[in-house]
Amino acid sequence: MSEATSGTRPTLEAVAARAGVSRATVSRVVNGGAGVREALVLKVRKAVEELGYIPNHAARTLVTRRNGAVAVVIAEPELRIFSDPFFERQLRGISRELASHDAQLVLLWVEGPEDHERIVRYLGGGHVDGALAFSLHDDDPLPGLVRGIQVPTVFGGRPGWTAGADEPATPYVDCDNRGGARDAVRHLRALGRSRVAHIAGPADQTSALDRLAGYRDELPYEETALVAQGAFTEESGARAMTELLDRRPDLDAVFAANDLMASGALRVLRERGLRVPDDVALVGFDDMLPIAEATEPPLTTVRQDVEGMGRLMVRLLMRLLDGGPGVEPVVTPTALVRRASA
Amino acid sequence: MSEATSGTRPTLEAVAARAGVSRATVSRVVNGGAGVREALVLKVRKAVEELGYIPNHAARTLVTRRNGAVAVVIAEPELRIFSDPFFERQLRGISRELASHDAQLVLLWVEGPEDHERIVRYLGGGHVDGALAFSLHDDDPLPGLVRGIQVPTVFGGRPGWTAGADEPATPYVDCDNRGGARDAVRHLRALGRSRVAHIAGPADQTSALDRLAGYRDELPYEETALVAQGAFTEESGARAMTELLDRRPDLDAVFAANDLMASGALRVLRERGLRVPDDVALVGFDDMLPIAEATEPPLTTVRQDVEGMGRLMVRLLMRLLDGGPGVEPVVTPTALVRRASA
DNA sequence: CTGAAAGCGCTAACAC
DNA sequence: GTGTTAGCGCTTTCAG
Repeated sequence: MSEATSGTRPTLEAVAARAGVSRATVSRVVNGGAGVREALVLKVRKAVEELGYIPNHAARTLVTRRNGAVAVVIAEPELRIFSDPFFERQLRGISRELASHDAQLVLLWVEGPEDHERIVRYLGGGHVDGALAFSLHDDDPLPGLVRGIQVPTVFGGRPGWTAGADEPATPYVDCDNRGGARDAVRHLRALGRSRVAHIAGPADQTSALDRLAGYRDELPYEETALVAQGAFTEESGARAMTELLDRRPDLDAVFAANDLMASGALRVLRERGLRVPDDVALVGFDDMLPIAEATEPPLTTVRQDVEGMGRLMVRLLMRLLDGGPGVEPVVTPTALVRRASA
Repeated sequence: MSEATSGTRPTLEAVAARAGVSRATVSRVVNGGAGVREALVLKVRKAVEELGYIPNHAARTLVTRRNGAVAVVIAEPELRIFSDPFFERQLRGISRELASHDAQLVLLWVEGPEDHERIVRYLGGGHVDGALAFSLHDDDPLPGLVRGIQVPTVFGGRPGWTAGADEPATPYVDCDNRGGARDAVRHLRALGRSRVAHIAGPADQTSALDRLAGYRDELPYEETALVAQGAFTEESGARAMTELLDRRPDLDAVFAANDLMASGALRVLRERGLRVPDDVALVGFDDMLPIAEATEPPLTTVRQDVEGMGRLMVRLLMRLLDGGPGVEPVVTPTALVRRASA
């Protein structure tokens, strides 16, 4: 492939010498070659090829203050989600978009407080141009840390805090949780259901709160009592469903804040001999495919474009990095996907 | 926290000025402070604190030629496995061990040939000190690429190629697939089973081949015909089981090359009305928990310490980076886990 | 034990 | 167009 002079790697200098030009010219060619005579470009390219030259990253970063890498900060809780199609898809969107911007993805995996110092040092040390973080729990110390350092960051999911009046708005990407929830409930009511229950997600996550709010938007206040607390897991969905049934045996519809809980609810419904959707109509949220399509009956649910949201996070960050001020949060639309459960 | 002089970040120079010492001294303190008078150390530490100084990574790398980051190269096929607890656990082991070495994990996610150039440029550009790669398929071009660049690399899983006579041995970490398979078959025979079938994994993966070899080790040649080809998926396990049953309705034991295929096989066995383990004893491989314990009956299987293997990969790489030559492959032991299926 | 000085490899003004 | 010249922020001999 090249005279991989196995010792030290060739530098710009070496290429310049070989091509018989100055370092500056080589640098120009390597960086696009704009404004360099064609003949020289060719000569330099040839030298680069022959020497197997690859620009030294650190040196370049030192002067440009850019390093073409973006950190994705994930905290332990999200990691559980690794096996979760949800996170994988978001990460995939991020990775793809990053690649198209020729940027690298650095995974910062935070397992506990003992990792914080390392993370801060890393983010602050200029290893990356920016960061992508997820704001799952209100009490997660991470967002605060990231804000402490002055590193451009875009969040996945609406953060639970509100920026101070003087601070710029926190850029984030989230789907329209509230609107999606409204659609779900409206759909259920359009089906003629009048006792619509809700299985809510954890109260410290904005996505859960927003979905709950959407549910309430669509119902007269007194019906709102039909809410049971879940934790976004299959198991918790089953428990919540049991509780709901005990409280209101005559309920005829359920909107679960995610598909996992919906599938748990479905299990209980079946065990109790209730038919879905005939006796109880059921709508989930996420359209997490392996789950939503595999249940019996398949779930009617609210789809969010997870991969697209990942890509969007990157685009937002890039805009932020290009000094573009006024980067506003982005809320992506959801879509009701009708299957058999409602 | 500090006088985060919001403009540019403080440099070594600034700290030196504030502490009234030279840059060299600050550098020494920042890097451990060996051989610096206690009083000065304190002064410098104070200045660092007050200024919120964080060393510039690029500058440091430029001179030390080390950057405290390690790339994990994963190709698309492995990514499927992301939703697979297996890969997550390995990655977790890697991440943990890396953290304990104060190194960062850079995720290189290769989706196709179009990414190769970028990867090579990245690995060659000195962004990372070394790389961790997985050698799943024989025809995967990635290992070759990685070898092309001169970047220290440790593989997960025994690579399918053999190093040239002059080349140093390829360092890798793998579990004792062959030995584990032997244990599985021996266990089945100890149970008195005499017609032991095998559901093999893809022929282009060394783990599958090694397990197949282990199976053959334990059986007289003529019984060896009881092998059906699978693809490490639940579905393929079911298909293979069907085929096996058609060929030898009287088989009394099955060793599947992984738990996923074992669960597929189990499904078919049950559908055919065969009792496990009474009629057919079944052993899997991996001890992938969510699967192995959830089946009915739970799977007897061969456990490998996936997280430990991840950690080991990092340790091996670190030794490689420390210039230690003669880094040999590591094969970790497996253990038969008895549950109810055999 | 501490400081001065010389780069690491590259880019970006600024001349020519 | 192309070359010259300063650094980017840090570590590391080498003197003192």
